[in-house]
Amino acid sequence: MSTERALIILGPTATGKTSLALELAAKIPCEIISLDSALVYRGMDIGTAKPTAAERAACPHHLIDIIDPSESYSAAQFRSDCVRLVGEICARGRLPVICGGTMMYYKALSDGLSPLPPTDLKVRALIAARAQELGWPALHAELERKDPVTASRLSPNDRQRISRALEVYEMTGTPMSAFFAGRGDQCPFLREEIVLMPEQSREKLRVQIRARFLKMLDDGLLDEVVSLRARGDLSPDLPSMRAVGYRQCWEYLDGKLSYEEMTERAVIATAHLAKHQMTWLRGALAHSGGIRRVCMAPGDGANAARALAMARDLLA
RNA sequence: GGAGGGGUUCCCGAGCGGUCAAAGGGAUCAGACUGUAAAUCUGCCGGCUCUGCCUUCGAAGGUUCGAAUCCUUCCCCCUCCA
Repeated sequence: MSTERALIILGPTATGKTSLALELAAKIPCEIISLDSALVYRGMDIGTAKPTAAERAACPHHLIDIIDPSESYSAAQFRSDCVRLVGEICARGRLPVICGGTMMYYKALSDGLSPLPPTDLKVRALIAARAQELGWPALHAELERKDPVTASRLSPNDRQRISRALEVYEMTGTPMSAFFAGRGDQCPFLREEIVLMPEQSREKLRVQIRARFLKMLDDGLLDEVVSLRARGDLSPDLPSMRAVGYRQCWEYLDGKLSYEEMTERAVIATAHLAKHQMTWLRGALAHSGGIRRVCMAPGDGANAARALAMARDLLA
């Protein structure tokens, strides 16, 4: 058993995770590991609310700006990168603070992943081409023959999961459900968690989200997207360009949305993201699994002190 | 003032005599989630004493066994001609 320890800060978008982490960084020796599927992309700063250069200079940040928007990252890569970094940071005598809101990554870290083969883009492309021709329900029927267990829990419209299940089968000849028999290792280090859970009304959250998005536009989000498009090698179906805000800006620049529609849809998409994160969080909160987990209300003045106490505890 | 078009459930929008509490989309709310996850998908979505009943399709009348759908008048809205 490792004696490595980390502090994890979770919460929906726009709840102050980053600032809480930075408050810790000001007081104790720590390094921040981003738990975020969008911050990994270089050149996507404004729309992802990436920590500023000044903030990043105040304390080492990891897993930010690690890949190009033409590439993709994954929960599995996150898990292995994160575990490696925790080891390195602990070896330096510092506290790893894992901070972010991509709950799927969190789950991969916390519960482990079954030993599935990594994605093969070529196989995926072939499946997508077939779907284009036959429609996803047809591929779902196909999956029913190859992996009935998985097919039975998927909607015939769930293209992403049908695609992955077929991909796994085609690459290994084994149904994905068979791989699920074994789940990989759980989190290999000790951790305590802080969950920032908004208690305010959704209506109020939406107002904040709207203000934040308008600010992003003010700060030049469209310019950022314009230059990403100008590269010529990016397309709107890449994971990076499907990110909240970027997708809507892209459609606006395509002339598919008016400025007002673009703004509205981006705000709604962000609210959906927050809701989705909260659903994950509620589920996580329901079973603590024996780890120390503290729920805090965003914006509570006492949060920093409580977080600091936890962090000191972990470092000791 | 004249000629048309239109007012449908939170929004957009189909329906144009019964099978309509009313297609479809959006929003809201809830949920799923194993290498794309800021993704992808699902359910609910007028009210109730809920295998039925009640109230809804601008308003009020009328025709009909039966109307969101037909007729009359009225109130709004848009386009065009003056």
